Amino acid sequence: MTDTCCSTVLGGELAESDAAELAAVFKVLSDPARVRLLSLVAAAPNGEACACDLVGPIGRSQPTVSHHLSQLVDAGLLVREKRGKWAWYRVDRERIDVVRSALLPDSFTGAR
Amino acid sequence: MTDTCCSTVLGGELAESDAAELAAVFKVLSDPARVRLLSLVAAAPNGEACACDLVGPIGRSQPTVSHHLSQLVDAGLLVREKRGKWAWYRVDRERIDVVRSALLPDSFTGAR
DNA sequence: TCGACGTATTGACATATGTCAATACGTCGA
DNA sequence: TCGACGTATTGACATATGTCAATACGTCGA
Repeated sequence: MTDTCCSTVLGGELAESDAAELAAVFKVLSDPARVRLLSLVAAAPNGEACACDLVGPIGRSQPTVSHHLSQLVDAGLLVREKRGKWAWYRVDRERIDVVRSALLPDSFTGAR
Repeated sequence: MTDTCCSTVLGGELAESDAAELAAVFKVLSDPARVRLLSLVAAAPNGEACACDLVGPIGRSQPTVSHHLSQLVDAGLLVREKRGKWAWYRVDRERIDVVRSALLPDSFTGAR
């Protein structure tokens, strides 16, 4: 969504706005249920999972799981595709790489 | 602290406990002030910064900054060393790498 | 057309969290 | 020994957030 390609936590002083952006992504990753959902989708056959297969393993109510999935989608970490009555989710690996890159030491110093 | 070396979000179904551990680290990274603090310390000369130099740029009160620094230390992301009346902080890059590794796709599949 | 079913949304509630003022704690210099 | 100073802790408060029951929304098959 936003251009997080060039902000890096360890590469130099981060601007207030960049810090807020990154923190927002981390916040979505800061709940065990969501981390678990992410790994469930990643481990699913064909790299995609139906919402119906995610409610059970998470051990939370359907609305709660739906809520967490929405958070992951809003953060760009998951992509939702609705087919018929089912909702399918897959991991956006590029978006994950953005997060990983943000934790790279001094990828370059003009990051400020 | 805990053995997070082998848990990976995208490499397979994550156990509840691993998910909780990872989420805890992400939670510490989920506040803009803390992300900013991390980058400030990383960008400091000699890779270390005094608490006294961190209060100003963050734009929050001294107790609040101290609180955030403690969170980062507890998570193992920062290391605190007290010299005289000053507290010095540096980034634990290995700990950061643990976080980055957790976001690696199928580093291996036995991650469950 | 209608009912069953999968999913998302709304509303309510308890708990977690960021924030600061006040204060406690340690260390150093006089 | 004492006071100044840097840092951490305590307590209080407003806001954010995870959770679920109830319900709304869409789609498909009969």
